[in-house]
Amino acid sequence: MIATGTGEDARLTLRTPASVDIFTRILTHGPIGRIDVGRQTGLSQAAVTKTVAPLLLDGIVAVDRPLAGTVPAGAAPGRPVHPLRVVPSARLVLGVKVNPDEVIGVATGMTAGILHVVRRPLASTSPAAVIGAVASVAEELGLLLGDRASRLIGLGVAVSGDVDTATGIVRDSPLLGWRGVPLAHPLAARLGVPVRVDNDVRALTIAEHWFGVGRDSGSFAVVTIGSGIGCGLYLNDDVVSGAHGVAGELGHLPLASLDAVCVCGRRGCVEAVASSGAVLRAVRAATDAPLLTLAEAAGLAREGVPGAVAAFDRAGTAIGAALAIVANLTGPDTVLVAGEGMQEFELYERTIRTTFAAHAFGAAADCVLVTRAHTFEDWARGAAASLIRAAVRQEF
Amino acid sequence: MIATGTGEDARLTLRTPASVDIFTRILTHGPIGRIDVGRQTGLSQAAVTKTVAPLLLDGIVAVDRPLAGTVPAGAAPGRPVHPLRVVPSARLVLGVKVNPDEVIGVATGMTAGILHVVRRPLASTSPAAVIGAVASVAEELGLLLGDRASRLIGLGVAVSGDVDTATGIVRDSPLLGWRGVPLAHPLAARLGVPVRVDNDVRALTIAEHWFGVGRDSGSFAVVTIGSGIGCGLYLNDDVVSGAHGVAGELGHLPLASLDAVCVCGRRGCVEAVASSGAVLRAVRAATDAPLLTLAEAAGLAREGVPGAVAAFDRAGTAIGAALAIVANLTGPDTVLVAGEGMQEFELYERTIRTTFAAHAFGAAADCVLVTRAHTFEDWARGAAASLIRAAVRQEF
DNA sequence: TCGAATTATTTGACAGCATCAATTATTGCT
DNA sequence: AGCAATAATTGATGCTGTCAAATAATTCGA
Repeated sequence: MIATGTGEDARLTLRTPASVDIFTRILTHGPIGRIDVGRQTGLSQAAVTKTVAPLLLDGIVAVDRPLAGTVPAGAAPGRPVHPLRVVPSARLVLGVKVNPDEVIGVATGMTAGILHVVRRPLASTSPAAVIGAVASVAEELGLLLGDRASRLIGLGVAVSGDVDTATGIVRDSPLLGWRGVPLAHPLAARLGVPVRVDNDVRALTIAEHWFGVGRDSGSFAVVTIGSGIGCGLYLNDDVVSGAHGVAGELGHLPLASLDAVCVCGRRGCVEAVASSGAVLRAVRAATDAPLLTLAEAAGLAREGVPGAVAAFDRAGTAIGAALAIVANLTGPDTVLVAGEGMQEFELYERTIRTTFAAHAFGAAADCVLVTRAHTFEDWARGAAASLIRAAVRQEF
Repeated sequence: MIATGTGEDARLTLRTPASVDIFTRILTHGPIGRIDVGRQTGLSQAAVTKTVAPLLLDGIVAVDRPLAGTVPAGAAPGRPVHPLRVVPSARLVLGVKVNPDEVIGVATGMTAGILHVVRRPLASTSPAAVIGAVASVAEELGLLLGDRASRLIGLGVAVSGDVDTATGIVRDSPLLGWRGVPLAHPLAARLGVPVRVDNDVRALTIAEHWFGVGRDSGSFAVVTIGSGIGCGLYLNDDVVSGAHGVAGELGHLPLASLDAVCVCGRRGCVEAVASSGAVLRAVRAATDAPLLTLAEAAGLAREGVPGAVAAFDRAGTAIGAALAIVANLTGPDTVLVAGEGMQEFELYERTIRTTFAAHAFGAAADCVLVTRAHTFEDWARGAAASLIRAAVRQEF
């Protein structure tokens, strides 16, 4: 149990679809005036006023001081906007990312801003061990929150693989060696808060769409480059889950002229060339240097060591081709290329953009590529975002 | 002008989103009882009764004779279901597909069943010539319909390329050599009915999702194999249009170990190996036979001529890989592989399935592949389906 | 300093729509 | 014929979003 007290009044109540839309708009696009909320949701101003009233009472939405006079010259006359925004600390959320060797948890507010971080190494990936670690991380975060834990609305858990968010069961996770492991129920029973389990890339995509670069995009993709390579899609204003729980498998597509054999046993996979491990191996092989980290390999490439430069170029080419596939097939307006803990994007970026441009067809070439380094905590933040979205959409 | 009479009462009026859902359910899944409609739309039975009442009066929905007694043994007791269905002939629709050398038009009912077909060769692809040909085909179809033309709800036009359906402007169509050609307005002005212009593959995808194999799928893809190779996506119960008007570009992805140079100048494109033209060229080159048609090339392959067999196998491999990309990335439960006028699927099919299985990752392998031959008229039927969908969804 | 113009927000009457629960309809089985 | 079971209808009810008018808060000019 985390929330020893009531915890009941932490629930978000947004009865109608319209109020969900209104609240979502304020959450993701606030501070914002009521008229703009109405325009952007297709509802009347009156509906906004009436929906927001109880939320103001609850304290989850606040009105900023009208910014009169602050806009100095040539400002339009008239009553100034009373900007609405969601109060981040009005509700709290936990997000936990499960890695094979470690569990990382964060506590965040309503806008997925990180308040606390707790990490715990994992000796085994057995369901019992993982559930224990996740629960203990959550409980520690609960202690860190103190009194505020009564405002907790739930726990999001991000796991790699095929996850059924509706039942909270991990159907298949090759990375953890799991098949059909129920995760949400045992955790919810132990912690006493709603638990949502989601695929890690999907969760990250939700975070970026609601709180990151995808905020104004109705058609958005996230490509993650790390030890594996994945892809999350947000199309038609909804996250793509795949009929069988998985979508966005990008690392093992049969791509052009990639000769390296992948861990999956096939040739031509992007992961076999562009995953952090693959780049590291390629640089090691080409330079005979006893490298330990990717940062060291990047150092060699920056110095211009040919083998290292070639390895990064090959990776960039593969990534660029993969991005072109995503853009051509799904037509997003924005693609975020994110790598965990990577400061090495400048080494890839030119190659990525060149290859992408060479393979993007027609209007797909108009797609904006955004590259960004990620921290490990961002995955846990994604888990929190997935729970926030579920809570806002009244899915539990 | 097609509808010389009123034509006004041909409009579909479905005031609320709920009634749109109810009507759509009856249209795509009828004959169906009221209770099932309620269950499947998440609405109450009462809502179904009340929504359907005016539609019965209008005549666009009919009640089949209750099938009492027809279910002989062990049938559940109780009042029998009064199955609802949409009356196909209650409204009529025109669909026209624009090819570079020909315009094909069909007249259909509400369920996109083809009533008449009109073809007209095209001497030029200039906008004026195409608009003239489309209009004349539509007018001829109007004459074929006679009195019934007053029940016409509109004209759908399917064009290859980047189409803005909201404005009816063809933004970019390499095949026709068009850029920014307004198509809907001039046609609507001349014909006096609503006109909807859509991308051809997208239109076909709508037809298959509403009236074909995708009916029970919320996550569905269509891959078209013909002179070009395309892909349409229906995810999260909505057709994917792409932020810039195009999605589903599949023919020019950089795929593994395809050496042939494509018309687009790149290597590795599926189209360079698997389009009907590419197969034909490959068989010609390998056998020195003076082949004219793909059917003749298929004949050689069936006889076991090595070069011909190899060409079809290479095409099947490329198609299978392309399907795996679609399945891995978007996770549909069903993919329809459709080729225009092709009876040669048996030659590819084994290779397609083998390659697909080899590259489909995890749950994506559960995706059901359906292969089917297409006629040229099916494209025009797709155009009609796109208009039907727009009309039902009250988009004009 | 005042008032006109302008824009934002609130208010209350109103209408539409879906639900609920009770009623009616129609069958199979005994 | 009567009972059990399922389907469809009906009318009262309540909620919710819209509309149009009123109110609020500002800038600008006289």
